[in-house]
Amino acid sequence: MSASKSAAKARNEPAPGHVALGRLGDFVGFRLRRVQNQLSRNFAAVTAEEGLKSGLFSSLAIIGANPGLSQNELSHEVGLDKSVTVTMIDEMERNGWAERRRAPEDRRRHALFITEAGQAKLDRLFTLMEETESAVLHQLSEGELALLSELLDRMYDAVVRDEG
Amino acid sequence: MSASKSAAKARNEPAPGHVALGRLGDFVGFRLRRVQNQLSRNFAAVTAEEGLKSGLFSSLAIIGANPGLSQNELSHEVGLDKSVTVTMIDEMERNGWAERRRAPEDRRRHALFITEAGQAKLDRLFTLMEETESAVLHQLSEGELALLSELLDRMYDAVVRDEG
DNA sequence: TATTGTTATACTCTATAACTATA
DNA sequence: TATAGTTATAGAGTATAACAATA
Repeated sequence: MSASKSAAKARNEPAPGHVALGRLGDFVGFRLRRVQNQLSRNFAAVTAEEGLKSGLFSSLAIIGANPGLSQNELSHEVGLDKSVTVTMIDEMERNGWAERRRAPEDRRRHALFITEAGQAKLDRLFTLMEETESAVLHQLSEGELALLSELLDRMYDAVVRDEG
Repeated sequence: MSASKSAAKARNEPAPGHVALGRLGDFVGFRLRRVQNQLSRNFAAVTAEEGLKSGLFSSLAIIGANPGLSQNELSHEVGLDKSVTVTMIDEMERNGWAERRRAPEDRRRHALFITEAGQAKLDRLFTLMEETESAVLHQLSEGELALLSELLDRMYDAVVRDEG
């Protein structure tokens, strides 16, 4: 051990790269956050290369899985304000990935649809996302991954129900 | 069923779970994100009531667990830019929760320490966080919680190692 | 009168770059 | 020359409020 490290230890300073978590380590929210922060940064890097802003990917995926969805429904599902959704759909239409169609049964609503180009884009993004996640998921067995998903779903149901 | 949910139903909003996820549901990153988003909103609501900005809580906890930590080390640990850390420490000092002390062995560095008032604040915050998490954690057995933490740690180690 | 979508706006969070003082 | 911290600033991301069209 070096002299400076000994000095640091004597002062009760943390060794570089070995920062203590203390009670913070008892919280699952903390663990969740740091994993998710790193993952979302990797995701953001990938999606930025593909020329789209964060959040657009999951919105496009939701539209693709729910043709005719309204902007309000999309906003609620992805957890964004409706004004943010407007900007995002604008960008999708500009790129030709999705389109608004005035709903005949309620002309206030815009029914959202993914285009062929949007579906192709989405397929490519899904592949990129799989590659991005694979580094992390290789740490987990298939059973562990399934269990993890189940636990996260149970937690999500609880936390969503909690806020109404 | 809560009153707000009934109101949502009356307004013809989609019931939770009515919107299909499609391939998005195959990604653990998506599940991670939606749980974490909800949790962090609940956390933010609690911490706002306590008069502190998001991110300050975990930074104060890290300082408390690592007396003498430098601002650079803290920045790296919580994943924020050093300029953001400056603003946060400013706020902590303004509230008397932490203090900077010029490090004698390297006068460029500021060694960070939590104050007595800061520790009292932190203890109160930990209690509030436990209450906030409890609604979610009641869904999980003790064994499941331990397993979840272990899986998340393995994922975090992998994703951190991945980026260097 | 209420709701969907739109626009304008402001506020928060974060990143970048230039600067200082120390090494 | 390099590093720790500071400052100023700009860019995302998000939320709020007022508005038009429709119910």
